[in-house]
Amino acid sequence: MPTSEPGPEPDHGPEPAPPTYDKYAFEPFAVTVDLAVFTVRHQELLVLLVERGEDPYAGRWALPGGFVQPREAADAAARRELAEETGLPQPVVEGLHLEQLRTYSDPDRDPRMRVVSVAHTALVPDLPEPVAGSDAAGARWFPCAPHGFRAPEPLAFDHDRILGDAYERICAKLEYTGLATAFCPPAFTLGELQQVYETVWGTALDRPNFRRKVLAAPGFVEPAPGARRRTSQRGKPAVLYRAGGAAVLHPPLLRPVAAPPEGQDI
Amino acid sequence: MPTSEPGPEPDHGPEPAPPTYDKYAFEPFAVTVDLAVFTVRHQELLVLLVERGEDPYAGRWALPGGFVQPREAADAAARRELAEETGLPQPVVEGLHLEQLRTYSDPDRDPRMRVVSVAHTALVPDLPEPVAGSDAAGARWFPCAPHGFRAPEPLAFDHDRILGDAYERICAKLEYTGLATAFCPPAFTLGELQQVYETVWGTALDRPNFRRKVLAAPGFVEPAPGARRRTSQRGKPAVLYRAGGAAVLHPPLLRPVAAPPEGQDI
DNA sequence: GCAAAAGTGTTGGGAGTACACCCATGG
DNA sequence: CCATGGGTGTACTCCCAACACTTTTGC
Repeated sequence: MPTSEPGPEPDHGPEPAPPTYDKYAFEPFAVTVDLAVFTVRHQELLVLLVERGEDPYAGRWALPGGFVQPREAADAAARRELAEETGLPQPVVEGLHLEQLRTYSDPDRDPRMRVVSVAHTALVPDLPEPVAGSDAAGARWFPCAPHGFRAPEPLAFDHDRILGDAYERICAKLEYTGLATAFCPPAFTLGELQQVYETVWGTALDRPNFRRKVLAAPGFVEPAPGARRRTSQRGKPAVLYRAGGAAVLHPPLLRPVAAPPEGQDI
Repeated sequence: MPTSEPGPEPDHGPEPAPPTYDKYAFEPFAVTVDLAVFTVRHQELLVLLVERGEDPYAGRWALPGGFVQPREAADAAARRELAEETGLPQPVVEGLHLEQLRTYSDPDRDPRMRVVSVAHTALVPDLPEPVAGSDAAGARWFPCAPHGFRAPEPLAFDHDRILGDAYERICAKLEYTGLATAFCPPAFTLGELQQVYETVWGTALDRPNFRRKVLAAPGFVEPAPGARRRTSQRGKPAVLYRAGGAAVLHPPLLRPVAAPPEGQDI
């Protein structure tokens, strides 16, 4: 019961805390954001990485990210960093899908000092490759699925783990949210939407059934004004849709079962 | 492209950063953990709150929590705080279900200084009320569901929001994980398990179907050694089970649909 | 015997899958 | 007229919600 915390009690202080606290009395924490930015292009799921020019892990690739500023919330910092590192105009970035993943707080995750990082995932439609040229030495999209992650080396810091968690999360979220529309342009065809699912999950889906399920989920997509559009050179032009307002899908679009579930009996 | 971050680049530094960084050059961040600890007792979902004795929000109730120490990961800090505030012995706490919820980083969430809090949820079986007496002025279980949250005042800081997020999360996680067993003692009956679901969700479930679904999900529960046990005074004693090893349920136990889904068309 | 809780059986409707089939367009 | 992608229809299967029924205990 004697709390081993020294000093200030900024958030919770049931015990008789010292009447004054010194913010600078302790080893400071730094707080950063890291971003796993995904896009889908040419039937591949890509993730944005930047090449480090600085000492720890110099020359290695890493997730983009940076410091949370003194009067900035983590999600605002993530949005700002995303704008800076992709070169996208601010208004575009404001509308993008951005979501907190989780926080990584291992004391030794950065060799220089104590850095707690709030990781986020961002989903963007196929961008006109403006990526490099921000303040990163190098910046590139790397294939991530369905043919496996293909980056030159292990990533800096614990970013391999963060990227793995992020990929797992978006795979799962495609099932029960309308997230997939974030990979598509403002108006898209159901064929394009299906390609997003097939690319991220790495599985083929039955087109008629996919179509029915998407249209059966209220608020997932709604008809978009404008003429039909052709996806490839051939074939019938498809009707355009835009993202609906629903956050969660009822009923969900479940992934086809590939391997038998991991029951540990036999 | 000119990064507006001043100074050190501990995690990501593509630009020509200063060759040395001063950890103390900036307004320091504090990192805390907050805990939403739930239990089920007498057909009620309860949440553990502590009464603040200190100045900001003095006298108000708050989620337990505290500082992350300089060489401690966030989940370790959460486990330590949980042990301290509940008075549970360390070995018991080590086995408890604890999970990161999300991180709250609004710059003004604490009036004194910049505090970033990594919130966690913890699920415990019905404890022998050892709660108060740790380092909290007051500590109590408050009803949270199914009859609504009934605490004396609004909670301190942004803890109302954290608690709401935590409740939503555990409701959802009961569907597709074996989480509900964390509310039960080591050996439990299927009737007790069903009561957990009914209490958290606030809905009645069909007993025969519940039983079948639980037993059909591989690794959810497995027979426990020991004699049958009586849940109440009357009725047939029930077979005992213990938690299986499965993390996710195949197939999931879906909540019965109460309200029509939130489609925004008509 | 009766009430209460555990456990088993049965059945009808609905959802999802796997197809076959037609439509529109470019070459 | 054929290849290609969009869109519709249909039948079969399996799951599952609903409810009846049996079993085991305390009083």
